[in-house]
Amino acid sequence: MPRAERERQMLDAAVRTFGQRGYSAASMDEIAELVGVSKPLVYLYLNSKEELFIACIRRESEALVAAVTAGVEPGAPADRQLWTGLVAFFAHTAENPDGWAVLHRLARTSGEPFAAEVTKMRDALVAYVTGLIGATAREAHGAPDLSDGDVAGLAQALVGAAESLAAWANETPGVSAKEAAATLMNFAWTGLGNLMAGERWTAKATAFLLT
Amino acid sequence: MPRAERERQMLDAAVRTFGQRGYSAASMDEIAELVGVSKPLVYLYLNSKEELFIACIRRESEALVAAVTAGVEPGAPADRQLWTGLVAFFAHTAENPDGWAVLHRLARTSGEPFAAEVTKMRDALVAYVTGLIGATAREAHGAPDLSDGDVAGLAQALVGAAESLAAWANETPGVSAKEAAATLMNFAWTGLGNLMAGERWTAKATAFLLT
Amino acid sequence: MPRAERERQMLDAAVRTFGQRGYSAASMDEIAELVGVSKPLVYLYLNSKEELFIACIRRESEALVAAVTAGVEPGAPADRQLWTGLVAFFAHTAENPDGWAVLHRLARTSGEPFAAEVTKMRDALVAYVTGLIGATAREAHGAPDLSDGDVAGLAQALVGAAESLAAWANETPGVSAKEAAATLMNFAWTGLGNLMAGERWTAKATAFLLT
Amino acid sequence: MPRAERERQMLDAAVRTFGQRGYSAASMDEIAELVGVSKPLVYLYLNSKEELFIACIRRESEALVAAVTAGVEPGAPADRQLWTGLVAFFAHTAENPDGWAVLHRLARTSGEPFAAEVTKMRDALVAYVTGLIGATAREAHGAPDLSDGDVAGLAQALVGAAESLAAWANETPGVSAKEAAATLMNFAWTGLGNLMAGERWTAKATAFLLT
DNA sequence: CATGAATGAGCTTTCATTCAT
DNA sequence: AATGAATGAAAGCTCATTCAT
Repeated sequence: MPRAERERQMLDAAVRTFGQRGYSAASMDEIAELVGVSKPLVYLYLNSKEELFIACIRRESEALVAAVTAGVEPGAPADRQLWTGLVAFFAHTAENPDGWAVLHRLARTSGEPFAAEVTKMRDALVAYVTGLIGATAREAHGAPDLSDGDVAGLAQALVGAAESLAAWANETPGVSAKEAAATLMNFAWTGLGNLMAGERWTAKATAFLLT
Repeated sequence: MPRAERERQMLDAAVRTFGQRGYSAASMDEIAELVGVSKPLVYLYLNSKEELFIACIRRESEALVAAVTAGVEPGAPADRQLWTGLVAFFAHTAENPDGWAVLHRLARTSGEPFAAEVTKMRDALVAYVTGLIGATAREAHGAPDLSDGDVAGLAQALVGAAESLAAWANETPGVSAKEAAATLMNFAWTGLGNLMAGERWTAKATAFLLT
Repeated sequence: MPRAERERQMLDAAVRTFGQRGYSAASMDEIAELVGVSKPLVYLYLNSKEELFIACIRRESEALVAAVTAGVEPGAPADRQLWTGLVAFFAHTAENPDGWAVLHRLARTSGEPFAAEVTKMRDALVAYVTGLIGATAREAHGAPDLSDGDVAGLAQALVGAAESLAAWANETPGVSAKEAAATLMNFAWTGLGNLMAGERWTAKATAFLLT
Repeated sequence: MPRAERERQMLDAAVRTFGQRGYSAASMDEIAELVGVSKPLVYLYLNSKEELFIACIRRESEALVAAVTAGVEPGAPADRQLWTGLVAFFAHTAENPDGWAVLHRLARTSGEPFAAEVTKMRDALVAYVTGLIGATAREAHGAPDLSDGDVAGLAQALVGAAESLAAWANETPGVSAKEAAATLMNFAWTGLGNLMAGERWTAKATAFLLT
């Protein structure tokens, strides 16, 4: 069997094992057995547990970014881009729960080298969303005075919320990718829209609700 | 040194070690050394790594619920209760990052017995928030037709967003508890408010933004 | 509670625990807990696991010898003395299975110091039986030419058989002390009697059985 | 070194160590050191202390049964088969004192799973002896009315006596296999023969000896 | 008469990793 | 392209034993 194919199998097994057991609790034995090869071969190709895990992070990062990228329509309005991107994101994380676990749960909590690796991808997503929100804001009627920092913060929060929702959707049976995306848009975008329309919540801002 | 005090020290050390290393990677040796006692004493008092971890979860759960409970003003309007509760929540998680890591990151990913333990506390918080949102909705002018399921879903999403934001705030330097709470209110409540006013986002709902 | 009484309780618990778990597998913790006292008290009274075990051996040895001694009728014919002694022996071992386990199974297999201790008692029993068999032989009609060595060997074998039968009787439900003793007499004494009458088994000695 | 050979070495060392120290007191460290390998290799091949011990029991059981089986002459008269079988039995137990200790002393006293394992072999031996005694009885002149239960009991007792004698022979220097077998035949067979001839010992049955 | 607090040493077991082939 | 054989290091856990009170 050619090396590239074997490596793919190894990464598949590793993502599955890491995703289900966690980094420390996963064992090289189990991964090798899952592939059906001997441990030395895994070491020959991937060198160490650490490098194997990093390879997993990289592959899953690229796969996720590719899925989201493939999901957006280049020329569409910004909010439609966001919507389709979110659907693609939730669809991908739902189809690859172990890969998502590697990126979201494990990479950020298993030591610095791994966290750094996944932060790259996250930053790329945040930058992309920042661009979308900024564009929307600029295009908007009566564009509100959102600073660049505000926009960046919104993007961070939106990505954070999406990540959280992805984990939640994976844990909650019966939640489709579209529903997760709709929830986020329902929940966040209307708020975003109002924010962008210049509204801010204060202790009194919702008083009308209680009249 | 009396047993109760020692146990407290052990839980402190355990929360810190688990929070920073993860469940599997944390070693009983390290915890014992952090306390300044021998390992057998830790086993004498807490029985096993598993039970020690569960004791951590329980203590941190109770501390978090107590902090939030102490933060809300009983007689205040629902949205004010939510606001003060959120501030208390973010303040507590910011002051106890390792405790929060134990509850949020570790307990849910280190096997069933732990997940079950932390789910109890989460359910209590969700129920509490469900009550608040329901009350707000009922009191609201022109109360929208939110079903009980809608309210429960909103509460789930709000708690999930708060959890995600707490993790984000802990990772992001310079974000105070008040800012985190304000972000969530800005971000979610306005959306909530609109939802409760009967608005839903659709592909066309934000079209005006782009005019 | 007076010391003597406490020590008795400790030996009771120790015999039970050693008998059921074996010397190595028995733990001082379990023994102390069984008595309902703290471990230091056990050490204060019995000094160490080794000394505790030796104390068990001594007590059970004495109890066994006392039981057998109390069972024999001093003036009776030798074979009757043997019979009643055996009944007493089997009755005692059946009533004290853990004590018997300590003497028979454990003391001889848990290191030299213990084996030496139990050998004393065994030797006393063998000597007693040697005397009985020798007396019987001397008294016998047409006394056979049994050497002292022969007699000693027979006594060894008889004691060994009794010990083995005791273990077997303890493992086999529904075997009373009398039945065990009768089995041994049926099985051994007739052979002994014939031996003492000068008969020896050879390949041809039982040929008549096969005619 | 090939695995099969290593496993054999490990079982050799384990039988020796278990036989001399007992199950609990034996340490995997000592066994590994005796083989001249590291502990993990022992675990790789034999999985656990428990499985290692069971493997010892199985191997020694099979070896013992094989030795006895190889010792008997198929076509010979029943009592001659018994005689040669006993000689083989005592020769084997004398040459493998540790193996015999594993089967006789340890396996039956170190917990259920082990006892069950050795009981299988014992039952096979008892069944074999039952067959021999039954055959002898049936062939005998003026065959006595021994019930099947009687025969089974005699076989049990004979095997028990042989086991006890084997332990005794191993402890007593200068006792050859033939002498041990002769002792048992002297001691038991004459009794058996008489039993089968319908005689039973009673308090008066040996009175003539004392005249 | 009795114990709560504490530990050094050892146990079984697992794991990431390598070497010779 | 692949593996059988092997290990140093460390983990979770237990135990006999002691000291201060």
